[in-house]
Amino acid sequence: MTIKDIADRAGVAKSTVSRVLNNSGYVGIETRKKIEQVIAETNYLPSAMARSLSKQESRTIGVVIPEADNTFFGEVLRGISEVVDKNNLTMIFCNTENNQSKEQKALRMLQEQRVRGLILTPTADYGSPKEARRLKTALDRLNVPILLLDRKVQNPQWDGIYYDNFGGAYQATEALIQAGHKKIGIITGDLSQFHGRERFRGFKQAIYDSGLSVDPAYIYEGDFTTQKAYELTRQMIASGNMPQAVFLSNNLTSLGFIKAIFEVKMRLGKDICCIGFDYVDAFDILNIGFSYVERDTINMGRMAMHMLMDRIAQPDLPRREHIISASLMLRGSERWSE
Amino acid sequence: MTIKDIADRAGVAKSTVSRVLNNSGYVGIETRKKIEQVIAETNYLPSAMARSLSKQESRTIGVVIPEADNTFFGEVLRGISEVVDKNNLTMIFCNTENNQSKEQKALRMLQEQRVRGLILTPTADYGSPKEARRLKTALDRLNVPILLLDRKVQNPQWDGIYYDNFGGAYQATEALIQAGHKKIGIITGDLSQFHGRERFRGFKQAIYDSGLSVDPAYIYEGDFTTQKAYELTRQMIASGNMPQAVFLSNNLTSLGFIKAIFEVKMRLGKDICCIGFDYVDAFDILNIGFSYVERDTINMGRMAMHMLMDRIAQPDLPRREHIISASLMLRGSERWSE
DNA sequence: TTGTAAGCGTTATCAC
DNA sequence: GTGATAACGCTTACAA
Repeated sequence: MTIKDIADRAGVAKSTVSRVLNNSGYVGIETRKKIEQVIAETNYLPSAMARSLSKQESRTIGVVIPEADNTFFGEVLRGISEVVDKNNLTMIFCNTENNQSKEQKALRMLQEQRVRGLILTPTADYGSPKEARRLKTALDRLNVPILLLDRKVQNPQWDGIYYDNFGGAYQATEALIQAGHKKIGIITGDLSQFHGRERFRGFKQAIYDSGLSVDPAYIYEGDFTTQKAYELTRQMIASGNMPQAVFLSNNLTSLGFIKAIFEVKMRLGKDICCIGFDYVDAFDILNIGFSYVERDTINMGRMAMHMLMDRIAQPDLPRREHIISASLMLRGSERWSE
Repeated sequence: MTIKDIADRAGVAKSTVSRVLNNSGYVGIETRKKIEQVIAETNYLPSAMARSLSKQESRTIGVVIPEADNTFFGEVLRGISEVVDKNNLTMIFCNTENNQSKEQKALRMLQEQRVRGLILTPTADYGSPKEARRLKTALDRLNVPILLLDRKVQNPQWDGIYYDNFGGAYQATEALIQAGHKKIGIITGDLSQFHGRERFRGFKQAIYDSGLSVDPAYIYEGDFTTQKAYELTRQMIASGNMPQAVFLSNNLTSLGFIKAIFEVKMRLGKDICCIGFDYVDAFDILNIGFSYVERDTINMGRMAMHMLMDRIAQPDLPRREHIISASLMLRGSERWSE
């Protein structure tokens, strides 16, 4: 079924059909009726490809994510998707599995598809200048509006939406201090990643600002995985020099920490206190009163898409960054229970 | 940048450039060199739209999923995505949020995009003939190879890949029987959904086959949510007539069950036994020896994509259904601990 | 109010 | 070996 077929069956020219399809220009009431009838009968839908080619504009946006099987990105994806189809756009999805060459390949593909814009969470930290340059080159070639999501690169020239990692960690740490703790520790995330560093920085700043000082003995360098956090917590216990309270740098870190703590029958709020970054559904369900820094992930996806659309509509806007502030959910694990 | 620009810069005709792009037909060694050089210099990439239009074939496949923020589908998505880009295809992604009208809209969009094939998990059970007909109509219109994933509809005419829900539940229940339990209960899933019914059926069959009989008092009709499972378990406890062991119909059901059990300080393997359907990462981490029916989800995505590609390559193949058998992970919760 | 025809960026079929 | 040229399915001046 093509527009030509419709035109023939309705006994008119292609251009007339096109006019009713696009509600553009004048079409006689009778002709319109006839054409609409034929379209309905045949279930004709115009080819988006042909349309884009002719109009020289695409209604497709690319979404490149590093971990499709991570709940965080699943929720972001849901938010993006919601706005995408509210605006009758089409989403091309790529999962890079945190692999730079897959990322490069995805970007080439999106260029071939002539996407209208792109939401991207880069594969890893582009800390090294060489890698950063490589990404920049690929994105410049793409030459469309781009929005960075959740992971910042050095001196980005693109719009971005991020969580306030510094602020979230700062608030959490501050809450621990206000709860009266003096010996406060941290299991950091991967410090080669931007948000890992930011959270660590927030932690330290809160300590300094309170007049306490950061004790190196209480700093455990993790990597955002459950396993590593578990091992570090065991070391912490074995060291015989436990902090009173610990800041946990992400949800997986929280899991590893709790696992190790529970194994030796330590009790939250009795033997040790903590605050984590991000919600862990299981803790809630198991009635562990676990305090954490909360983020509204689905909404992050929605906002991301809106920012991208703004940029598409107004390419000359100054660069924008949106920092979503995190909020604290205190459920008890941050302080000694009476 | 278009093929024309490349042709001009290389001092040849478009058709010659096209030949080197596609490695088709003869091209003089010198001419080829020159053209390749221009392409490299300009970072030219041909338009996929124009290409598809001209070739009359698309390299795009549609993926329609009901819950992007559900880990299960996140993992499936990862598997699909892996095969998609190994084959240089493009994936258009839609999230229906279990909403039939969003699903219909997504299918129309995919038709406009002239996708080459489609992987679909329908929004809900199309139990009612009217709804089933509506889906069939939309899919027939699409007129491309289709693969149903995880959720079966009545008398499907399409290929499908599903888990062996019946078998998984059967095995789990059998394990409870072999552990010596006589009073065996179930919290079912949503029985209006196919897999809910299948799991229930597997449970009942295992009981019959063992010579026991299903006691209606031990059948709790849930809906696959944590909340409902929690409430039912509380009822179960309050009833004063607890079964010895319970089969839990999905991961959320397991969470609700465990929450209720733990609240009243019942101990797994001491006061009550159980087996769940699907892994719950938190249980593992908290060292609850939780037994469950395991599924390899990422691989399901990979297999789905392979089946779709087979179908695209050979449209006349007889209809195929792939049932992935589940396996049992016994970690202790299924039997009384010594 | 409608039809004709050129053009969007490719590929494919011819001649040369 | 290479270059015109006609598709592919649509939109959009412009003419009628």
